[in-house]
Amino acid sequence: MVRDGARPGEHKYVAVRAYLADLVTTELAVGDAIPSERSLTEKFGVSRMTVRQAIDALVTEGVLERAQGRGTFVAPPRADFEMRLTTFGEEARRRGLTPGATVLRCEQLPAPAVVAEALDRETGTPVHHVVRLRTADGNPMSVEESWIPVDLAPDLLDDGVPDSLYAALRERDLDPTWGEEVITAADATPEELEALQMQGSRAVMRTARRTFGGDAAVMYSRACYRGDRYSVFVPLREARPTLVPRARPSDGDAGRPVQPSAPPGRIPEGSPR
Amino acid sequence: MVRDGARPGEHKYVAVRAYLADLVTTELAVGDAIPSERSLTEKFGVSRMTVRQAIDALVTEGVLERAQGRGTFVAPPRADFEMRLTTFGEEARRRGLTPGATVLRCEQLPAPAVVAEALDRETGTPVHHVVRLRTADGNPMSVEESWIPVDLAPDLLDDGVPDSLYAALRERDLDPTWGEEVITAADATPEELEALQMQGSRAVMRTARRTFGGDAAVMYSRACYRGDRYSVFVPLREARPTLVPRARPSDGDAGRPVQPSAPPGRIPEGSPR
DNA sequence: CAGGAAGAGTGGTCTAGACCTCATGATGTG
DNA sequence: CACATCATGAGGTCTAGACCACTCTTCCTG
Repeated sequence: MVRDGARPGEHKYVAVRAYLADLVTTELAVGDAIPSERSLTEKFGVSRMTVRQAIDALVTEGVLERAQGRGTFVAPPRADFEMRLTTFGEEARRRGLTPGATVLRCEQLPAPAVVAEALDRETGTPVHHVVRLRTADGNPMSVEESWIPVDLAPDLLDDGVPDSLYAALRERDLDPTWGEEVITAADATPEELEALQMQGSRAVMRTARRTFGGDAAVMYSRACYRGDRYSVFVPLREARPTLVPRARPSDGDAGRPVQPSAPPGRIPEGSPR
Repeated sequence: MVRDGARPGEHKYVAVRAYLADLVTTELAVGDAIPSERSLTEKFGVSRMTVRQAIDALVTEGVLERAQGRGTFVAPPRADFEMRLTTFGEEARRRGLTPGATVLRCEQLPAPAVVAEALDRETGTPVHHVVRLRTADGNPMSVEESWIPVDLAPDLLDDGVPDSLYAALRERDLDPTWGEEVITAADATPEELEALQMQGSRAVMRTARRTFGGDAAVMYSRACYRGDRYSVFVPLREARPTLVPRARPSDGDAGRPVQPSAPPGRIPEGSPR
């Protein structure tokens, strides 16, 4: 149970937020009303603005919905309106499958131009290189190739290839925080057909992903999935016009790191604006 | 130019927000600081909480960034952390290509089971059915098939197939607000190979999309893109744990429409949590 | 019994301050 | 000259109210 008062040093709205979050996960169901703002005001001995700040945060997260004149309610779980930086293993487990991996290659080499560019490094920078066959319940699902700059995690592969590269990065304070992925469809190469034990169909889905921790690219990876066994679900938000800042006055840089360019390869055609 | 005062009936924070939005698009560049909160307080003759409400909105939208002790700045354009509900035409134009469409079929028929399920209707419900070949700068890019319940827009195709089905829906107050899409890779059928004038490669990317306006499904569509000319860019957010409301106490419904189920077809493997 | 009015309760907006932490640059001081 | 200190000003949190708009229920009236 969450204590009603704020711990010393903890902001009051954080305490209210925590209380509401706990309420939502343990007591309330979708559609239920939370206590009114004024009653929370009394319960916590804070002003209404503070209560609203806590509720605002949860509304922004999509956990709660306000309805003027009626109250504030637990929002229905939205299909999750964002793609997430998940790994093959996490995805498989989430679907009740047992993930597996067979290491096909594991080496350290100078980064090829394409890889170096994706990692924002110089060509030839030493990188770890791992190629794995990924399976779900023992069935081959994809061939996955990853590159990670050696200087970020020199001992990454000292104890063999870790089950999860993301987890290994997190242990080294290189938490993956965001990424970008390009998806294409293509014919499998003979090697891929062989590795994935594909019969009949030849189409595969290829992905190229850049993973970032903070402002730096920490990993570049490509995967090749069986077209007949893999699909991607993408929730789509309304295409609202976005506010675009004025162009740079003359030239000069922006004074901060600039948006990384699109991943190498063909110009993306689908999606964002 | 935006007036400094609020128009009668307009909320004050809306006026401040509009002023800042205008400032960002016409005067400031990425990294520039906006006026301090206290100076905006004087400029608009409002309290600081009101100014903060306006700034909060823009921060939530990703337009501005706060930095305690330093100021509030124009945020770098985020790679756009969401896929958007865009159409082939909008996407093509955004990339400087000229979109085109050839209508291959246009008819009204009873909804097949799969289509009906995707639209949350009974099998056999009358639907408009349109099949179009989509081109960019004259080059065939995809074959697109759409189904729309007739009762939502009886006169949709009376004047021929509109250039944009989404625009036609908007005109009828059926604004598409969100959607969900499943992407797969597959071998093209002989008909598709022919229509798309594909040579050499046979792989295509298939998409199945449900488009929703409000709570109702307004359109189901499938597309088949040339694998060698089309790719999808997907920005990925960190996989944070999400707040999950308590399960329904006993049974009964949630008192509001429930999250629509996943689109028909194979179980999605990639993406959201 | 039907319809409308009133009241209570909810979130929405807003004020005019307060004190806090943090970043930065100017000012001294060793 | 290098470093510590301090003043300034930025955003962060918080108060104790106020009035408005909206929804719903209850109760009164025709």
